[in-house]
Amino acid sequence: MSTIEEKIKKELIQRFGDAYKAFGLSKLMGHIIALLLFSPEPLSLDEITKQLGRSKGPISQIVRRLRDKHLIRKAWMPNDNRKDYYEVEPEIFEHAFRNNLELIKNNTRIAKQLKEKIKSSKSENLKPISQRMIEMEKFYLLMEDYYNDFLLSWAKERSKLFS
Amino acid sequence: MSTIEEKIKKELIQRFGDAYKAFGLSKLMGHIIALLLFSPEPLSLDEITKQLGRSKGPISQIVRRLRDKHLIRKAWMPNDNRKDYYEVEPEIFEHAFRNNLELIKNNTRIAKQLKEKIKSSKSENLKPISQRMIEMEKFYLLMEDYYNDFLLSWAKERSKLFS
DNA sequence: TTTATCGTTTGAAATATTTCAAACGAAGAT
DNA sequence: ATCTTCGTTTGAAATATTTCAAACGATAAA
Repeated sequence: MSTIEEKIKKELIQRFGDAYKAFGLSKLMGHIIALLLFSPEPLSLDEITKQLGRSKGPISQIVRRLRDKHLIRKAWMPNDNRKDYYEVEPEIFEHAFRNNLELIKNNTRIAKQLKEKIKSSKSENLKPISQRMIEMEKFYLLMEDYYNDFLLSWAKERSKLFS
Repeated sequence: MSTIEEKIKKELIQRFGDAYKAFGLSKLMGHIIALLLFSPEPLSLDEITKQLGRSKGPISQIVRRLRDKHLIRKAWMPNDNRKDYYEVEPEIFEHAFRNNLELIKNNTRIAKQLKEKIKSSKSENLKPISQRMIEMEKFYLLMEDYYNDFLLSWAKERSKLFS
């Protein structure tokens, strides 16, 4: 690999690590995603391990979590029946977005549940916070709408991109 | 405070702590926000300290960060010139959302910058990742649009709510 | 069947983060 | 002017998280 390519790879790994951390995820997650994005071919656990200079333990665990989040998937490799090979999901950004949507839905849930509990408590003192919970629920419900609209819109945009 | 009110306060604090952590922020941040949301009156640092059972150090630091993020603000208290009193920003949810928008913008920036670097490297090997960066930039640019539309829409919805 | 290699699990070590207690400077109260 | 009390800062202690190395079970290769 040329020096310039090497440099770009390093920067990609670095920036994705920071970005993932900023979203409250493991930095190593970002590193693995970046590495797989960069690689034209799927990579085995050993290759990821070697390229990132980490040991097998954490790589194995984080790869599982990335799979659970639908950000990467196993790739079938005809030449090698032993190792598992991984690649990024084709719709990785959409999946990342959907994971975020789950957090939003959780906020909606919190607001709704607290709102109900306050209501059934019939306490006058809780009037202000009740008002806040109503506002919060409305906010995140509207947000869910926009998230869903975005997904529809992106599906169109993306299909244009790949035609 | 009645038992039921106490219980609701505790639950609010608990859930907000978890939610903040899920977004990659400090759990204590969520606790303070919940406490201030719950309280009809602004609270002093000492009161926050006492109610959350923590010492002054971390409370002071986190309160500063919350202020930087525009999630809380100082409230003027005519009876007490000594202490600082805090309350949640009236538009706290919108501000939290804007903080998130900054993360999105950062993702757009990453994609754009890497895209440019790959382009100027003129490397054929980097074609696939270049394609990915183009897709990524489009994705997050579209997302920015939706975020901005949402803000406009929420402004309307909120003004309806408070009329 | 035996051997070798894979991915996972696990307990310990290293690291990062959170929390506290004490010290400090600033500013209102006396 | 002196005394309190406030919020902040800071270094150490406690806690949480990340990371590693070794052991293990499973499965392909010999």
